[in-house]
Amino acid sequence: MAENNLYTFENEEYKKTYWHTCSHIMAQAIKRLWPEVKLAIGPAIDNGWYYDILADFAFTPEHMEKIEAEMKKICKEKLKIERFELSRDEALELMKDEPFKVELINDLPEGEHISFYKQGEFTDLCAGPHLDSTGRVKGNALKLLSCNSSYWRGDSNRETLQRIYGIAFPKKDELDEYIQKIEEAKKRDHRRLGKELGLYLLMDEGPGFPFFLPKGMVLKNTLIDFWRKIHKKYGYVEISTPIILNRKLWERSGHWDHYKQNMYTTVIDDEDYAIKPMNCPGGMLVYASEPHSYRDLPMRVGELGIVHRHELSGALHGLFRVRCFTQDDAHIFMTWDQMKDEIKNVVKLFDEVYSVFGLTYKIEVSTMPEDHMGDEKDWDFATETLKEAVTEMGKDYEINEGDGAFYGPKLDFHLSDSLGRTWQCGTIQLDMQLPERFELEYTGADGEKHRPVMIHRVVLGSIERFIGVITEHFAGAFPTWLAPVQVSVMPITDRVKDYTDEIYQKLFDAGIRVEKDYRSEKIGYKIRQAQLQKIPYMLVIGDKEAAEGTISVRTRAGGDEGAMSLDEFMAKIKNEIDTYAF
RNA sequence: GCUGGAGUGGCUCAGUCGGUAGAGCAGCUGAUUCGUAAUCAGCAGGUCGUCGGUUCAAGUCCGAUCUCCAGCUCCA
Repeated sequence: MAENNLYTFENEEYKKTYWHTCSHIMAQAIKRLWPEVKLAIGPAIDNGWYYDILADFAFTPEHMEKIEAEMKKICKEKLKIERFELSRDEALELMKDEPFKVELINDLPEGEHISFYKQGEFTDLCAGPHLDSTGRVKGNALKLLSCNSSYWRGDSNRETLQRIYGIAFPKKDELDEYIQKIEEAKKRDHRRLGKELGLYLLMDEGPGFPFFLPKGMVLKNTLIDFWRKIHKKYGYVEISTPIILNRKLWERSGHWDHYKQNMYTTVIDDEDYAIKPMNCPGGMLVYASEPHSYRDLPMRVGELGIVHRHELSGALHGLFRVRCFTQDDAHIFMTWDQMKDEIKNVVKLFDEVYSVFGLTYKIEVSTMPEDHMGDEKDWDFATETLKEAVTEMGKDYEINEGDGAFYGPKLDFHLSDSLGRTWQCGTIQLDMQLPERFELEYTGADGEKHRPVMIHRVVLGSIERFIGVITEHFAGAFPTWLAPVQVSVMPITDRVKDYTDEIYQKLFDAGIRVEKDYRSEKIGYKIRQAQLQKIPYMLVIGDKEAAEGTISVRTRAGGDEGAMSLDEFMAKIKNEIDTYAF
């Protein structure tokens, strides 16, 4: 790496240092304006920085403007930034008016260096590093983005703080470009596109319970078709289990103890029932309903199960976070020996599915949580097996310490939304508990009964969330095989109505999702409507086409592609659609 | 659930200091038959999220509540 690259944002470390310095400048500005507020922490993050602040007033856009102006002043003052270290007692004395800093200092392990950074009249407890002067930050290329809330130390029982987010670049152009990009991304928001394209709805009458409109339903069903085909290919069978099941079952599965606060319950004939938040207990009952041989394993049982979970109202978010969704679930029963190969088989299926959509993902390995069941040795073995399977497939992963399910460790597959927020879609969870609780068995080659181990896994995660993700990913312009309407035929004049009818009928009979636009409007208007609906193909039909027995093809991306015969067009579009029909 | 912000015709939004609602698009009707991103005219559509309060008078002020948005927490 060339040396002159050290001080550009291409250098990740420099970028973080720059933003971290910005967070101190922001804190300094805030302290100048309102000396009474208390500072918590202010790190650099993936896109900028934030600072958490305790104040007895709410920061408004006007406050933010003032802070920004003061920050620009501090940049111009070119204050020298200096590091120094203190003993614990000295540090506590220096920070005695900042309760959060005092708590942080007290929590530092014995013997740790307690370092501070000083710029002008402002000093902050900080491990660093920082730039050497506030003059290094370009004042006119920084912006405060938003002010929200957070909890001190992420703990909902502690103080609620205000978190101010900011972003900065070495050049003003780059800041403008960044803000432009955020605006563009907002146009891809699936909540907006879902409404514009007539796909799905959320209404006050059912917060978190999505409605699917006819076009959204085509999308959903097409996705499910695809799902069924690929699972058949990978050796899965499909079942369906009830949505409401007796409380005793949930007690047996452990959900009643571990998950009750999220479950919807009801009473039927004086007995407690719960609406399923997960499909597994039903799957266990199916497995246990007949004897199994080792020859049948691994046994891969899929279920498109509708689950209900009472999520916190503030967590709801379009189709990404709902209270009712369809899990593309499957339970795989296997021997311990088969575990690693089976995990690989699942990852392979995931790869094939995600690549069809051109989606990339990030894998996380979630390890044993505090609230868990089972033997730690089994946890270790299962966790290692997950890691090995991923590594052997040549993939990277991050560790998410203590975030596993109560019954076993898991691999989580995170996909990104239009604003770069990531959403967990796929997950592969090992479970050593349920087979035990439901006393599942298979007969081994030795004629003895053995306990199988199992995997819970979803690829799409929730069909609803996945539809949200791909809506944003494709910005509503779904590939032809998925598009709710694939072709719109539009006559230029009423004279060619009969010919257009003929074209429409042939496409319809061939199973193409075709729509006709016979409104008394100019062709430009019809095209505009079809473009806004992101219909892949528009067939323009006028006197010329009717006379020559052709059609004029227009694509949403490429514009006018000229005239061709209907047969030629059908061959082309069918080929495009059949790519995913194996 | 917590903190802050917002709810006005199907959609996007305007509505000043409190004086009982306005536009564009969509819809409907009519005219127009016009070759690759918006033809013209007319009509219709809202007890301003809901409930309560202050006031001679509330979309506008106050309170409660519901929903949404951003974030935190939690999660597929």
